[in-house]
Amino acid sequence: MRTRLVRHRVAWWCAQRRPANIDFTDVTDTSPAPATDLPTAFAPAEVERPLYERWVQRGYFEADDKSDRPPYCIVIPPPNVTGSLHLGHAFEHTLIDALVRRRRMQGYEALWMPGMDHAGIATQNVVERELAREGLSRHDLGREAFIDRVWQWKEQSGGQISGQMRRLGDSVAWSRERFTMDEGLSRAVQTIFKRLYDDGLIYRAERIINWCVRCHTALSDIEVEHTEDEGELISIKYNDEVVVATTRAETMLGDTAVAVNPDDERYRHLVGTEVELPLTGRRIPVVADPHVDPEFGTGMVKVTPAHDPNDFEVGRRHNLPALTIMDELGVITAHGPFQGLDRFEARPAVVAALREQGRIVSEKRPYVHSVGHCSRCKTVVEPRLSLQWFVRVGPLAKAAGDAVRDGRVRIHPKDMESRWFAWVDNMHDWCISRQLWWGHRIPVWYGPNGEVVCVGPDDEVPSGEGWTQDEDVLDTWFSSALWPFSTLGWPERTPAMEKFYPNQVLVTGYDILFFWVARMMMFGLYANADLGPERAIPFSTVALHGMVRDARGKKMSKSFGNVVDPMDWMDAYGSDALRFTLARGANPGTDVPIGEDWVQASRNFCNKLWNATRFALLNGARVGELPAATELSAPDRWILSRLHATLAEVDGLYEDFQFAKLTEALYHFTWDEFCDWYVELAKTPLARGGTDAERTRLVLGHVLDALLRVLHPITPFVSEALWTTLTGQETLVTAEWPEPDGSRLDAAAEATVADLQRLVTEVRRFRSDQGLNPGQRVEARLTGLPESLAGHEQEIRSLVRLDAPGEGFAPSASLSIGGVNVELDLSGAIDVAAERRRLDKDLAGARTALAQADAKLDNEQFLAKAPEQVVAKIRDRRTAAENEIARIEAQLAALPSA
RNA sequence: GGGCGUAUAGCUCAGCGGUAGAGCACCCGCCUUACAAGCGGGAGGUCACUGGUUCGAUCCCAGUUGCGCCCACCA
Repeated sequence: MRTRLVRHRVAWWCAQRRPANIDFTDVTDTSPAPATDLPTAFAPAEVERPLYERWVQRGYFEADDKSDRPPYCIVIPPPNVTGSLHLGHAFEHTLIDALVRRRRMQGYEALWMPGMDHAGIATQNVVERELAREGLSRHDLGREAFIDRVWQWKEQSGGQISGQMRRLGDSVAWSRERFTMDEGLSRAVQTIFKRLYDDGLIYRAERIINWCVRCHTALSDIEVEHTEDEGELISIKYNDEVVVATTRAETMLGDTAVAVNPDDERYRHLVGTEVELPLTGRRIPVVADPHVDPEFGTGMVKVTPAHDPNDFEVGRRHNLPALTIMDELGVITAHGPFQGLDRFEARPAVVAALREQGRIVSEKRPYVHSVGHCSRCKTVVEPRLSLQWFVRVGPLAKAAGDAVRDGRVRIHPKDMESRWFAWVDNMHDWCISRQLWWGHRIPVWYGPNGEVVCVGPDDEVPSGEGWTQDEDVLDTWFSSALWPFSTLGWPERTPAMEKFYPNQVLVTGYDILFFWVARMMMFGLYANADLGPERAIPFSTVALHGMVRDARGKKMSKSFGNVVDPMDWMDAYGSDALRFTLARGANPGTDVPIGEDWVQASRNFCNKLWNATRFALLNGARVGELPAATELSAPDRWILSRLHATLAEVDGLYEDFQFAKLTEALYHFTWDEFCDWYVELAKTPLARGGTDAERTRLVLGHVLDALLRVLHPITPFVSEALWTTLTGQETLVTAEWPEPDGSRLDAAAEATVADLQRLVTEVRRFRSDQGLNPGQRVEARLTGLPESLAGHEQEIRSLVRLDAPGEGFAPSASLSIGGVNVELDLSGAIDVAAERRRLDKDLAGARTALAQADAKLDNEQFLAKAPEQVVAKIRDRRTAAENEIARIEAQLAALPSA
């Protein structure tokens, strides 16, 4: 039903539609030939692609290392080459692009450094999955062939990603594009590895690390996601006195001690004795260790040094052997009946065996505890003893904390700083070796006996007899940590380094503050220490944004089925609409809900802008010298005042990355002020012709010129298309940013237009209440116009379709608005009841306001303690309420009796 | 277990010690010399709850409840 109605309406409208080319010659006597080649609706698809290609061809996005302009450099958070960009990327790119485009317009040497991340484990997993579909594993191919295969994947994924970036309009310097596995970046990785190693900040050690039995590799602490999972806490009786509890029963096969708290009176006599470990026949000691909490469970803990980080420490303190009972796949290796079982098969098997011996004292009870999962594949992580490479983060993390503490680096929004300090000040050493194939091979060579013989960049390594390179690769974040300077040529002192390091801003999601930002800070400060503390920082500001969510605020996820491909929305509504929507939702550091409706609304905005410009061009708007303020009308001065106030507001908001607010301010100015009022007001002087029309054309041109400039960072395509048409100039990309001009602010004009708006709105409301169609002309007499509005009677009449009184004018209704009397000839009875209802309601409201104001002004404490400004404000409010009451009463009095 | 955040219109969110705001959705009217992707006019909120501070609290403070997030080597 509804659909049918809509369709009907559209068909009806199309049939009625008048031709696009309107002949204005009869009303615009002195206008130049109007540019009428803009279609009536904005068609993004036709505009965007050619514009982007032209921008790239002309090199507008490239940056010059040697220019005198101040630098403004943002490095792209390199997208993983695991597929394609999602809405979150589109969001991030919109923000970065807006910042960079604005600075470019402001005359900075602006560089948005593009590139991608090899994303070791993520990409390897993707390609392994592909292989699995062909029934192959990476081992079937072998290391070399597998890596070739990943490179093929990288080419494909990378191509797709850069295509998407072009669609988005990203103004990146393509000639500088980098990849984390480029030769130069690999060299940077090897160089810093060597330096850290030589400084004792990288070491190799046997430790308990997080092991993913599916990805087959070690993980760092932050690559583990903890979830509250339901498990079973089981109490096992070793003998009459010794009872321990565990959620991982299978690990008891590797126990090498039982621990109690040294202060625990109950068990003091047991310390130093041995108990028999069930199922194994091994005898293990009872040790005293402060790690044990006497309050928890029985106050006795089983100690499995090879499979639990705490137990490992206990074992170290008591010289206990570490018995590994599980292999890299999570399969039990301990001799006996459990050998060959997966860890999750072994667990119930062990419990069953224990129960058979009557060793289970408390039956399994549900127990919710925190379980670590691999952030890549969600497999439960297994703590595992193994030999790995680590970064000793102590001094590096301290430096990263200090840089923020002493203000060299600003984190925005500021409340994210507490998170920063909490993490940076409590960081554990970083496990950087990964048992993967895709990534930077660890630049360490071992001699025949496994001793380290050489560390360093490939090309500096002398070949030695029987030397072999470490098989493992580095954590992918190790190379990302160098991104702000490896992309600029580090370790060479390149002109690009000189010009663009430190970067001005880093824009990224708060979710990778630790993964990436902290590591960039650590390595940036370390690698560039020679530049001095002020210049060693990788960037002076970190601007954190939130996550894109669906229209209901839910996280987007494949399993939930609410993931949106940004390409779909760009196809449907255009890149500008998507960008505008994303910017409009971007409150600093908070998540951004986005729904298709909102993109539609942004598309409508772009179309509004398009049509406003089209109107201006049809009426001969042009950019030229504005007449002096004294030559301008009040509406002219008003819109210029509003324009420059908006420009100033936007500038201020950019400094704080307040994209949502600045976008909102632009939306409001464009639509509610410029289109709804100024354009409508302009029709009168344009129709009048002569100098009035000429003046109006210049104001229209001036406002649009500035408006399109200031919108360009957010909506580059539509603004470029319109602005080049308006001005005849080459491009907006490198045009000047519109500076706010304080001398254009004009309180008097703003007050005049506010009066005019109030008058117009009131008349419109009357007309609407009386059921008059908006287009229907009515004769009316206006009297008592204040001086400021006296010259604008024609505009007012035009806005509310009031004709001058003609022959036989017989007013049947009269309005009194702010001293202005409007007598209308409705040529018929008016709906007195409807009007009275409306006026009564308004009157009640006004009386309430008056009473409230009076109550305040009667309150002595209020008068004594409230600031003067507030009191004055209440007095004004009181006066306004009084005037309002007078106005309504006058109208009520003028109402004919029913 | 520790820390942080949040609660405002049907939805998503701004805001703020001095009469509650936006977008979308909704209702009424409409081709009105740019735009029906539009125009005009409306309706809609005890600003989570309870106390406190204040002349005045949606805003500040404390507590309660709900939701969300981050960190954590609780067997």
